[in-house]
Amino acid sequence: MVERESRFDLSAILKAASDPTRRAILTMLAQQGPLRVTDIARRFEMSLNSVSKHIKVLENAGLVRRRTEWREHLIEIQMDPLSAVDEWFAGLRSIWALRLDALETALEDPEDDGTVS
Amino acid sequence: MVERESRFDLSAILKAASDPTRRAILTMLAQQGPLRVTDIARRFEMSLNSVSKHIKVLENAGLVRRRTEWREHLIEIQMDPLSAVDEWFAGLRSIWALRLDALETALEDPEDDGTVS
DNA sequence: GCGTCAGTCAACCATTTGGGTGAATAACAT
DNA sequence: ATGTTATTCACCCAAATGGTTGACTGACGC
Repeated sequence: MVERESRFDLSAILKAASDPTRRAILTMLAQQGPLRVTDIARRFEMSLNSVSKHIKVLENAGLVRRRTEWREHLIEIQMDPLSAVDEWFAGLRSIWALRLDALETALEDPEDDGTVS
Repeated sequence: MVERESRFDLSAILKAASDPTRRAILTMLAQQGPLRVTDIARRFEMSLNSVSKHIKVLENAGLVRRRTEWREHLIEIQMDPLSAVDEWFAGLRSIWALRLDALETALEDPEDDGTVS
C-alpha cells in the first residue's frame, strides 16, 4: 500500500462528472486529444464563457489539466481521478458483499443471528 | 449486447453520489443492510427531514429502494446503478486508449500525421 | 499603433440544492 | 379516544449552480 488515499476530492470529481455538458467535454478530449478552450466551445450551443466555467470545474476536480502555451490554453483530459471513484465503488461493493456473506453463514449456522455489529 | 443502455440516469446517479452525507448513507446501508429512515437519521447531526430528503435523492437515482412495510419505510441499497457509471468510465477509457494507439501507430508510420478525425 | 483573437474576470439572473421548521397523515400502544 | 412513533409535505432561507453579457488582459498580424 504505497501512500494511496485522498489525493483527489471524491465529491468534486463526482459532481464535476454529473453534468452532461462536462461529460461531453471529457468525451471530446478523450477522442480528440488536447484542445483549446475555443475549439471545445465551438461544439456547444453555449457561450464561450460558460464553457470556460465548465472547464474550470473539471480542472478543479483534476479531471482536466491546462497547459498554457502562450495565449492558447491546451486542455488535456486526466484519467487518474476516475480511479478514486472506482476505488470508492469497489469499497462499497466489498462491504456489501461481506454483509451478504455473513448473512449466508448465519443461515447455515442458526446459532448466529446475522447482525453485523 | 442484450438491450443494455440507459436504464439509469447517469447524471442523477453521479449527482446523488457526489454528496458526502449521501455517500455515508450508502455506506451505512451496505454494511448494515436495510434500515428505517429514522435509524439512518439518528447517525447524523441533521434533522430527520433533511435525511429524508437525501434518501429521496438517492431513491430517485435508483441507488436505494424503499420497501414500505406499513408505517415503516425500509431503505435498501441498490448496487445496480453503479454499473452505469462503471460503463461510462470504461467507455471513456477505451476511446482514450484508442486515440493513444492511433498516435503510436502514427509514430511508427510517419506517413500518417496522427490526426484522429 | 490598431484591430483581432484567446481567454478570464466580474456582475447579474433564474433555478437548484441543502438545510431548517411546523403541520399533516397514518398506524400502533394504551 | 389519546398519545406516541414514523414519515412525508409544504414552506422558508441562504448558498451554490449554470447560464448570460460586458469589460479587461495579452499576444499576434499588419
